[in-house]
Amino acid sequence: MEHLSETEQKIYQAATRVFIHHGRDGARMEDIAKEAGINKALLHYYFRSKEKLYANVFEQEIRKVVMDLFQSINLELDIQTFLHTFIFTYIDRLHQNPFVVQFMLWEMRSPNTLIREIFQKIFSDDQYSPPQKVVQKIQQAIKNRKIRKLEARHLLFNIIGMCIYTFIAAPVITTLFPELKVQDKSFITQRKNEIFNLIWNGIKP
Amino acid sequence: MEHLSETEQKIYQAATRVFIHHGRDGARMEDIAKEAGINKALLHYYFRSKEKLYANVFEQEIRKVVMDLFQSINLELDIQTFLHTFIFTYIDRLHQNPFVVQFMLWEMRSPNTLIREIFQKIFSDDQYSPPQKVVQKIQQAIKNRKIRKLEARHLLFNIIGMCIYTFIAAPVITTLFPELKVQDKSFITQRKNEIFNLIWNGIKP
DNA sequence: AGAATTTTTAACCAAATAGTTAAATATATT
DNA sequence: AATATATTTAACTATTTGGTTAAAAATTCT
Repeated sequence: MEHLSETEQKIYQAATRVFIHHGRDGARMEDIAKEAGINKALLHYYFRSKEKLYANVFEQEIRKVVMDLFQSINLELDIQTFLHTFIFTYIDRLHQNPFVVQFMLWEMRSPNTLIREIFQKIFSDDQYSPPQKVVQKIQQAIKNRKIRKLEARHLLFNIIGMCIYTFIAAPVITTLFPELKVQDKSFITQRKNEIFNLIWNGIKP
Repeated sequence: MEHLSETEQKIYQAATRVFIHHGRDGARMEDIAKEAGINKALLHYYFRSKEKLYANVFEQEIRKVVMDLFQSINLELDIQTFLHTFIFTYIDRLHQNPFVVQFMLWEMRSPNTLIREIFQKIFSDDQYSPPQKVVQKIQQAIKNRKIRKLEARHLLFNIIGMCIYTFIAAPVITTLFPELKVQDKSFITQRKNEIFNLIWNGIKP
C-alpha cells in the first residue's frame, strides 16, 4: 500500500477496528471518526465514501488472512512437522488478530460483487495461493504413503475449521464453559496440541 | 411458543429470514414487511420494536441450534456409533438450516446483554445441555478405555468446528474450489465421512 | 343491527446516519 | 511576503430507517 499520511493511517486503523468489530452494516462513520480522533468530514475527504473505505479495509484484511496462511506454511518440512508447524503458527497468528476471519466469513455472505471480486483477486494470485499449496503438500504425502489415503481438500477444511472455531466461538465457549479461559495462552496451547494430535493420529499410516 | 395468528406467523418467518441473512444491523423493517407481505406498521403493532422482534427471533433460533445438537445425540450407543451418528445427524440438520449457526456466532460477538441472557438461559437449561452431554459421553469412553486419553471439551470443539465450517465457509470454499459443489449431497456426504474418519482414527485406542 | 374491538393501512414524524460545504487553518511554493 | 494548495472543521443537507398515528376495514360480540 502506497505511502499514507499520518491522518490517513489513523483513519485506516480506526476504520479497521470498527469494521472488524461491528461489520459493515454495524459500523458508523461517526464512530470511525471518533476512534481516529478526527472530524467526520475528513473520512470523505480521504476516502470519498463509506463503501470505498470499507472496500479498502476489506482488501487489506484479506491480504492479512492470506499472509497468515502463507506464513504458516513450510513446504520443506516432512508432512508431520509441516502439519505441526502449520497448526501452531496459524493459531498463533489467529490469536494476534482473532476477529478478522469471522469478519471475512460474515462479509463474504453478502451478495456484494465488489467484495467477491476483491477476495477472488487476492486468493487467485498464484504466488499467494496457500490453500492450494497445503492441498498439494497433503496429496504428495498421500502419494508417498506418508499418510493414509484421504481427500486432501477436506483435510484442509477440517484443519482450518478446528483452528478458527477457537476464535469464532469464543463468546459461546465462554458462556458454556466459563472455567475455560479462551484468551489464556494455556488454553491456546492446549487447543494446538489437541488439534495436532487429532490430525496426526487420524491420518498417520 | 404460544398460538400466533396467521399474520404474526408470517411476520415471524419473514423476520427470521431477513435477520439470519443480513444480521441484526443489516436487517431493515421495511424488508421484513415486504417479505411478509404486510404494512410496516403491523410489525410494531405485533412486536412493539425492531429490538423485541429481533430478540424473539434470536431466542427461537437459539432453541433450534440447541435442538439440532440435542437431536444428534444418542447416549445409548457405543462411542464409535455415537460419534458417527452425532456427526452425520448434526451435519444433516445444519444442511437444512445452513445459516443459523453463523448468524448466532456473529450476533454473540456483540456486547448485547439481552442476547447473552437469552443464550445463557437456553443453554443452561439442564434438560437442554447437549454440549455437556457430549463431553460426559466422551469422558466416560476415555475412562472405560474405549478411546485414547484426551481433553473431551476440545474434542467437542473440534467436531463442532469441522461440522459448521462446511456451511460457514461455503462462499469461501466455492470461490477457492469452484469445482466443489458445496450444496450437493455428495459433497456433504464426503464431508461427513472425512470428518468421522479423521475423528475416529484420531481417537481410537 | 349496532357497538366494540381488532387488524390493517397510508401517510407521516423523529432520529439516525452518510455525505457535503463554506470557511478557517496549516503547509508548501513562488 | 504573497499566493497556491492541502488539510481540517463546524455546521449543515439529504437520505435512510425505526417508529407513530388517525382512520378505514374487518371481525367479534351483544
